[in-house]
Amino acid sequence: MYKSVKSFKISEKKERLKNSLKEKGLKSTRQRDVIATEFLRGTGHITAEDLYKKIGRKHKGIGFTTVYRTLKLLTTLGLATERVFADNLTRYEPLPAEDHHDHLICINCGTITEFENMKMERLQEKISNEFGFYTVIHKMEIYGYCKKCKYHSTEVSEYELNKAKAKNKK
Amino acid sequence: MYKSVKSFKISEKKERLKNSLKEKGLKSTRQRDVIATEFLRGTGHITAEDLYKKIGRKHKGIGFTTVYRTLKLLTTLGLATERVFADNLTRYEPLPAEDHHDHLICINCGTITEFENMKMERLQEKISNEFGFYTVIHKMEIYGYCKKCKYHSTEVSEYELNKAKAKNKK
DNA sequence: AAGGAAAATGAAATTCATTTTCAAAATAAA
DNA sequence: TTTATTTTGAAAATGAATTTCATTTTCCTT
Repeated sequence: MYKSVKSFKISEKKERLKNSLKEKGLKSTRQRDVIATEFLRGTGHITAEDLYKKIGRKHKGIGFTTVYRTLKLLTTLGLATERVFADNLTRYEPLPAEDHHDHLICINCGTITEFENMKMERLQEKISNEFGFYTVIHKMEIYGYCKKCKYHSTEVSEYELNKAKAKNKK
Repeated sequence: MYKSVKSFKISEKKERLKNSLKEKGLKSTRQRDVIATEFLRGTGHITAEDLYKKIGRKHKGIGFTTVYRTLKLLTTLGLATERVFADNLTRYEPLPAEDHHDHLICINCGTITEFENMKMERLQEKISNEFGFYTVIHKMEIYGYCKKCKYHSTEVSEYELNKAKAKNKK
């Protein structure tokens, strides 16, 4: 039985977390371990709320606040990054990613697809330079209908619900 | 004395607003007129809060709620569009714009510069197609330091303050 | 192991931009 | 004018994000 690449990466990242905690005089706890594990196992683009719910099903007694704070902690330590799409919810994605990437977001089913394109990167840099700009980061999101939803966008997706919700109380 | 192109456009848009209101059985009011005029005169990318303050200096007794609702109304009628950048504030921009454009945002002084690039548009569409995606809209933002701020980023900008504020209570 | 200082936890409270409510005022049609 | 409908705006509500604080846990030092 071979260890998968992914689980290798997870344990590597968890090791990194442990070291960073020690280095900063912070403590390793059961909660942090559970939260980091669940988070790193996922495909990313998850909200603190959803991660909290996901964890709640398996491990009792881990509060929302702790999930939230752990995701913030991981972000501080460079193991995660925050992203906000059009529904205005803060989502977290494990880092480091293989590479810089942008997102295709289906406005029907909410699926978030990553893509990377060097031509795009270069073009962005070129434009930035033309304006005498020094680029720190950029954000590129394409919203539309994914392959599956293109021809049958009947159901109301979770993404649309979130967006509607966000719209209703923002 | 010639009428400037811009003021011509403003009065044209105000005419359009008036017609849309009548068409929908809504009413023309002093407040709507003042708010629309101030908004259309501006360079865009303004928050409801800031437009409210700007108006407050000249015209007494127009409430924040009315400014907010008028911007929403203009958005509904296709005369404005909402944009949310990294500071998480909702900004409004007059529509229709000359063309689709993206944004360069200075993370020091907060200046928002628009740019348009056809190569970028085509590349985005190409990428979208590769994934079988049907594009509805896209969003491209480059964050960094503008020409002016590149070499002397000493002061704390309003943009940074907003972002810090946003971070502190979001 | 035991003690103790520091950090973590989590329920509850707070924050704040945004959005809604509702009573009073304004508009426009008859 | 009269009246029905819409608008206004102060105040209240909303809700995701964040902080507070009393209690619990970690982990370093004896």
